[in-house]
Amino acid sequence: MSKPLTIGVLARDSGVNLETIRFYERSGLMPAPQRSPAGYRHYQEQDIRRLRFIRRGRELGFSLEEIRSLLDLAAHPESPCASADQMVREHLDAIETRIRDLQNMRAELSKLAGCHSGHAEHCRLLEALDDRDCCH
Amino acid sequence: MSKPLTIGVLARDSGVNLETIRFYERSGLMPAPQRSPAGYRHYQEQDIRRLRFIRRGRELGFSLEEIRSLLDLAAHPESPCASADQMVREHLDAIETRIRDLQNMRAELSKLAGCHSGHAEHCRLLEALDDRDCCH
DNA sequence: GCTAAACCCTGTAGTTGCTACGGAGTCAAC
DNA sequence: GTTGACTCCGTAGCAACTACAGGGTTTAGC
Repeated sequence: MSKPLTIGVLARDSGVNLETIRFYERSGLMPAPQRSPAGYRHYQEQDIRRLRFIRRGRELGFSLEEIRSLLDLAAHPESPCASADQMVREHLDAIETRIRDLQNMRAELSKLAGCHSGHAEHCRLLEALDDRDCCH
Repeated sequence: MSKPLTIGVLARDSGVNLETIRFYERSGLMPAPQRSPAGYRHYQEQDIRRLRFIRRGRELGFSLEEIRSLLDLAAHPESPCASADQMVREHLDAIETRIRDLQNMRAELSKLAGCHSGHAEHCRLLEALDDRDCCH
């Protein structure tokens, strides 16, 4: 009998924090696993796969709600994949917007870096925050 | 006697949500203003300036804690501005890291967009989430 | 003078995605 | 038999808001 796949092992194998796994279970993203007589969670191989699926989705920036939908889709091979594709596109749009926002921030901040006025009185950053009407 | 500067007016003038202003007061970022006999908040000109300072700081991506420090700095014109400058630099670093992360995400997602397999069974996105060891 | 709309008050709870804690039970090794 | 590593549960915390509920106040129109 091989060692049971306890939550600690699953955490190490999947690269997901142990408390996060319990959180996913509470959120309904991970199914409630079998329990040992003492109440310890015992997982199956497919749970590792599911958890990795979730982790990869997170790495790609999907929300837990989106991942929930993707898991549903993946569970039904005959379902149309148009909605997955649409999620990817919407996500790409959101990421591009976010990148542009951050690039604008970076441009603004670059102007303000390297202030050597010595005193806050003439600090470029503080003046920028104090005086201007708008940042962009 | 000009109209009192109530929270609603301040919200419109500063572009900050009314509930957010109250939240800033609770957090100690905005001072508790004077009250009318009925308990209504009455603000001064300097409160608009302070609130705009906060808003601009947020637009530049500073946390409320950082803004708190910047406000402290701005309140003491004789204090050295080195720490403001350091905050700007650290912030720039964080933004650049974030941009790179998002660009990586975008590259990964682009590969997965435009899936026309029709069914989830062969959807590129779902396969990517299911099969691969790592996303980058 | 009355009423309805628009404003304001407080306090609390919800959001997202975790993470951390306390206080307890369990299991394996020495 | 006792240490140490592991697990359990429930709750609370983080950031930065946002959204109620359930009241009081002010103002504009009739």
